[in-house]
Amino acid sequence: MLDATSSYKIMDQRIPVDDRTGRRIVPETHSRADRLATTRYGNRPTMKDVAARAGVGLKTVSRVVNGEAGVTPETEHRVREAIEALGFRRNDSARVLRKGRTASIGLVLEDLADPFYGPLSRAVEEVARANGALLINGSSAEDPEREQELVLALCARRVDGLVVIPAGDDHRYLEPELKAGVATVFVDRPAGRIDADVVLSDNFGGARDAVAHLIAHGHRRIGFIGDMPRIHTAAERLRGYRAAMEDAGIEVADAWTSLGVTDPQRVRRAAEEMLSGPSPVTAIFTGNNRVTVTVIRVLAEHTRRVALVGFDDIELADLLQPGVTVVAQDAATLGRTAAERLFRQLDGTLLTPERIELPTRLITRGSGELPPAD
Amino acid sequence: MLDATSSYKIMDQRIPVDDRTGRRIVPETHSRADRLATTRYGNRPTMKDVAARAGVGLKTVSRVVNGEAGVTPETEHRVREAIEALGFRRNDSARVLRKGRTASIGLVLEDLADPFYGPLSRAVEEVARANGALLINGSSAEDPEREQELVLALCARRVDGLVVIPAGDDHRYLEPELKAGVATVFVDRPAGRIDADVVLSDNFGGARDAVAHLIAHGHRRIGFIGDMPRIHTAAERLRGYRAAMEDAGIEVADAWTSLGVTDPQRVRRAAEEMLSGPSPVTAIFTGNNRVTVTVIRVLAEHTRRVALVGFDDIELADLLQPGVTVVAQDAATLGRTAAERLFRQLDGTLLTPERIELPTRLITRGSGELPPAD
DNA sequence: TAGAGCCTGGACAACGTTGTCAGATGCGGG
DNA sequence: CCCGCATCTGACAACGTTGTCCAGGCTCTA
Repeated sequence: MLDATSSYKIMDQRIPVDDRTGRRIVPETHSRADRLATTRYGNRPTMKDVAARAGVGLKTVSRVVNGEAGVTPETEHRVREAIEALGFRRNDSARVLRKGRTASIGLVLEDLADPFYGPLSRAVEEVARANGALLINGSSAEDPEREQELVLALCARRVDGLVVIPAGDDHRYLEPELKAGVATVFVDRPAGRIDADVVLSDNFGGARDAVAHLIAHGHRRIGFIGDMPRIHTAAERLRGYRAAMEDAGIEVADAWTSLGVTDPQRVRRAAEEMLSGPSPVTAIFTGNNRVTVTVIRVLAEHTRRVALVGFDDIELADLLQPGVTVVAQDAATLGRTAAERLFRQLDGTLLTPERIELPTRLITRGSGELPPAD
Repeated sequence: MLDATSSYKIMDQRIPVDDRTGRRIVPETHSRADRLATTRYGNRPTMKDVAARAGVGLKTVSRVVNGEAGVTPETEHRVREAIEALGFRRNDSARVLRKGRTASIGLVLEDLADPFYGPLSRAVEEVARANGALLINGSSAEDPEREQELVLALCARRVDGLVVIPAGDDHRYLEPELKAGVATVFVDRPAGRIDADVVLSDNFGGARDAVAHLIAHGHRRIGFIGDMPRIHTAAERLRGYRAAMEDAGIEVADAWTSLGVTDPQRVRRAAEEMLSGPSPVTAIFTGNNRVTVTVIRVLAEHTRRVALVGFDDIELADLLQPGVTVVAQDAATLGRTAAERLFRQLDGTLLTPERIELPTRLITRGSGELPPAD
């Protein structure tokens, strides 16, 4: 019975959609209630069903499905018909169990919605796709515990590899996984207490260049608003800021640096404070794209011209008045490099963990070239 | 031997990190060559190994791992020690095979890097997380074949559900999957030739409002630059544009609409054409965020003031001169609603496919309120 | 002290696939 | 006509987990 009603072709689209007469054979839709009533989860057709219907052995179906040699065209045809008729789809879970590889990689980042991670994710996805793998991804929300939880869940799924933008600084929990052969690459920030591939931007150099740029334009009282120094990138950028100041022989006043603020409200207040008081800053260096955006808003409300250089590029930065000078990192290259290394690990081509540092680029657009408004 | 060197605690972090004496027991790092030499993929410890080491039966280990009742505290302790010592991690592939549910859902969208999809993905992820599921996602790059390929790959992994932003317009290939109980929700664009849940923005209404807004400010020659009408959202927005024009009794000149252009180069040319010639437009309605950004660039180069309303909000739109008036859709709500419906389908709470349309919001910031520069 | 009942633990099958290996079939040549 | 060989096919075990079911030991009560 089921055979009779489900014998239409599905997978190859050769359905003769005759709007006048075809209806009985090919119902356009099924109500969900129908579906649930007729099929409980798990009674999908299996290779066994296909084999029975085609009148062949189990292994023959497997051969057809996997394009292995040794099947007569005629037999293959019968099998394919059965597959189409039943709507069979290979169960990759079972396949994985048998074969050992899942053809999927995990990507753990901080926040899927952050524009910085969009291009990075896509780059990782593209490389994965080129290598026939799917991408499973999740956000840690900057929480080390959640990062670990996520990573271990991915390992339980037996992803072949992991691209991790770490939130925590101790990754020894990954030791058993690394030993078991899970390829792993850390991106954007280094791994903690573990020897693994790392792909980073030159946060220190980029920050130092940015601040040096401001100094070259005559600024001496330069503020820095950045994330918690617990985060490696934030710490490096802070270090770059300090290095540039020290190189110029400028002593940094406490009031000029604000660390760990991250929500717009507090960034706003931090900026306001730097801009007021007895010796207000004449320029601000912002530690990431979110901070930059907020500070742009604050500065827009001020009449006094304050110079600004931001870490990370932001869209439309060139159209603002003045254009926003930034230190841009190449998120796509970061992701692509990491993913490529991952697959080279899986190839066995890559044996020694390395630390790769990608250069940043100072893009001058106006805001960083404003003279001090003393 | 192996036992002796690997008996440190891993999973519960209770490692006595004694920097002076602890080193011999807990090696900080292993070279990857070591790992590959000693362990080929697949020889991870299994429950059987854990059982053998703890001197208990297989099922007892399973009970401990899954927190089932019926295990003496003392036995449980022995099992946990064995788990930690071996670095055992349950293989979810095997689990899935047995249980039938994978606790993962698939998200197919157009482009992970598009800022519109960032908040949407995150919303889906959050709901998934709240329901204990992982998110597998991929980009279709607006290619129907690739969409299908991706969706079917996800089905082969036996995801419990799918959130799809469709690229194609025929989804009958999903029939067997729906019958098999794969929960499915389409977002942003409707499903084709199949009866399924759909969550959309009110593209028609939003576009009509946008254009009516321009008309209310005195414009009559209004241009529209949008995506291929093959894409549902683009078609709806075009329809909204035309409806508003018709309501105002304005006949739309051919030269005013440009469809299917998508790369910056061609959008730029299309905009230039509208702005020149005998009867240039005095306002432009742009059909999506990418087009809007390009058109902003073009307009910035022109001296004549041209009004602009864009579909989709863009970051920093308020800081440009003038601020960019947009029709904003709520990507996060779109994603959240879809994901929530998905899990309600899985619950069995939800039986009838529905089409949900979310309102859009006109945000006036200046560019849409410019008078015609006739 | 015996019996009933409960609690813990373990043997075994099953999930759907793939690898191994041996059996069946057909063909051509001696 | 039969044998050998090549080609095609299928039975079976295994992957690592969980559900079922039963055995054995314990406690408690009569």
